[in-house]
Amino acid sequence: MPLKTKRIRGTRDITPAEIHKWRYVERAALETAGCYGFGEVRTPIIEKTELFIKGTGESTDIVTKEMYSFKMGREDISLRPEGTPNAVRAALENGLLGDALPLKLCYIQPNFRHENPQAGRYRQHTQFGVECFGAASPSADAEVIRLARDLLERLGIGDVTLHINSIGCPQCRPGYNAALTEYYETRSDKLCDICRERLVRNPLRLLDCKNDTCKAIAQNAPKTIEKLCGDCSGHFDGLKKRLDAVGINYITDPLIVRGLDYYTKTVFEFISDKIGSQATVCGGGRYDVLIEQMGGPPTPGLGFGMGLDRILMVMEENGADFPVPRTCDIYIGSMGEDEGIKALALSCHLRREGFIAHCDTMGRSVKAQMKYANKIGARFSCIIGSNELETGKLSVKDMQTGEAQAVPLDEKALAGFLYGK
RNA sequence: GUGGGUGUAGCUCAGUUGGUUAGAGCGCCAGAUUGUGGCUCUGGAGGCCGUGGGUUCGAAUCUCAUCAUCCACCCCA
Repeated sequence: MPLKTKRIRGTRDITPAEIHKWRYVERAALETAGCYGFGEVRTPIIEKTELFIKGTGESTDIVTKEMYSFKMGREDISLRPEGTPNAVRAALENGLLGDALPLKLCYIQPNFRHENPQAGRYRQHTQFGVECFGAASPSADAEVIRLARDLLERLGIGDVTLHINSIGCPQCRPGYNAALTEYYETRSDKLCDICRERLVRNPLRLLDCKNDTCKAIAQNAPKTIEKLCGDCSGHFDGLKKRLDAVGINYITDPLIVRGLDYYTKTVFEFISDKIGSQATVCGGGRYDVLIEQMGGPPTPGLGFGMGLDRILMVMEENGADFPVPRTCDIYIGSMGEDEGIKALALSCHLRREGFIAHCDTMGRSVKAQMKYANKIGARFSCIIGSNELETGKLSVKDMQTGEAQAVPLDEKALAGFLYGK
């Protein structure tokens, strides 16, 4: 039957048949982050729009054309398009930076961006993110990257590639921008239309244009790492040394720049070759001026976002076997009204003991009940009929082997039987 | 926002140069088994052929529009 109201473009339902995959990944993420000392925060999905204008950056695509924004009374409100501004706001608002540093926060949450959906890109996507506030040392960068890698390996997708780069800081960025702009201005006649606009608006983005001629020009453009100040290049060298020390392979990729305004120094992406053109499975970097910019004390920070939708896609592609949770410990079938009531009471008792019990609520034939028990993957089954009520004995069948065993028709006896298995 | 592909049963898909009552497999329900699943066999339910216009004696089929979806650009996770 055709349904009038359908789900919104770019959103998805996760059905019971798939939910265990999400639970598995989410649990792995939180546990891995926990090992590194990251504590989970939960922040609202709605925030004041200005939070993202200030935090994410008013020139970013995310803020200028992808936010779900609306007005309630006098307030301008937006659905969260990404996690970092929320985390910073929550840390400041709850005085978390007043405690011992570094402050390590993590979260799993939906983000919303009004983009055109395609493979690996949704308007509501779920992101696992971590944020580390207060640590300026490249050791923190290495730790955060190692954390991401640990999780990816734990999930069986260690075959993704790490790309790293440094995009400098407010001290060295102007010099680099000037060099870059100069390089491109002499070649502007060969650039694509979009790039000619970038040249004025955001020269850094020129570097990852996908247009072939622009790509070729980008190859020889001045690299951010060639123009870093002493502090930044020292940081980048320190990071590489530490990545080696913690056993992480990486590609230094001068072309990764990232589209958020707040990044400084380290930026990185984990890229998969298995899921189409939206290949970045995890992206992040350092943002040493963001917290101060948002009204906090001068505090360095860094973090990453990991798109769980894409993670799941890569895992499926790799044929990952997700642990399947048990669905039914025992099916208690019945025939007749009194017998059905007995089956119901027994089932409810076993559930309170923590077992997964099913009984017939459809009034179906014994055969149909058994079929159902088989279908839902019941480990054991039994049928209560007039015989069983009279004799007080149940025949409990192991659905795997087909063997039956006599068990007293009694809640304690049945629970004891199941405990013994 | 821009391009291209695809819309037929719950799912995966057939459907001839336009021609009567639109099919298959899987799944679901029932029966063959009067009280026991898996295998097999039989039967059944389930379709505004995405939606709206147009061409035609006649449209799932041709055409236009629209919506949805997929892929790509862009951007990002």
